[in-house]
Amino acid sequence: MTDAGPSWTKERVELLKRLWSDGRSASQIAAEIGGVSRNAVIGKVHRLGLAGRVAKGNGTAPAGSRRPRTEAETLLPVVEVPSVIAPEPPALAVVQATPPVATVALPESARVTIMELRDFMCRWPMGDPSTPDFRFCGDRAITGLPYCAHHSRIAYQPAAERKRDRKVIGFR
DNA sequence: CCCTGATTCGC
DNA sequence: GCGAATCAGG
Repeated sequence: MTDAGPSWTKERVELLKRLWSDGRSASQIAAEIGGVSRNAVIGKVHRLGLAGRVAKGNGTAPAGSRRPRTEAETLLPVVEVPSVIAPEPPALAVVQATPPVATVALPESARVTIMELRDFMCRWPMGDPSTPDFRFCGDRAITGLPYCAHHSRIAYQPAAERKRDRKVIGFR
């Protein structure tokens, strides 16, 4: 049949709904449905009032959404940090200004956010700096060094020690 | 530069 | 209602 105009038939709309709620991106859906552009998909999604989905199971990230974040939504939830014993500051620790840092809230993993990081804490980065779960090691740093004993060994390993770690791979 | 969704506006 | 063009952002 000469169906030059694909348009949004019942089937296509349902497929669209299914895929969209399934978390597929507009471009993926467009490719799957065929005959429509991602803009067409997005446009339809809005007309159907489906915008602002929640799911994003697969590698589809809802990147670059407008900015639906209202002030209320943006308010940080007050998180109760289980107060763990703070690492003991080195000899010449905080001498002034800083109010009595009696209790420094630390995650059990001993990892800290940049806000929780103190002078005497290990600054070894852990995780992806571009993600919210980025942390610093936070263990007690060796006095005079930015890292704890463990990470200092990694950071300052002598050249002689490093070279033997070489592996013979990808060589043919 | 790749990608994402959101919005606009002529059709 | 439709969707290309454009916008805004990761």
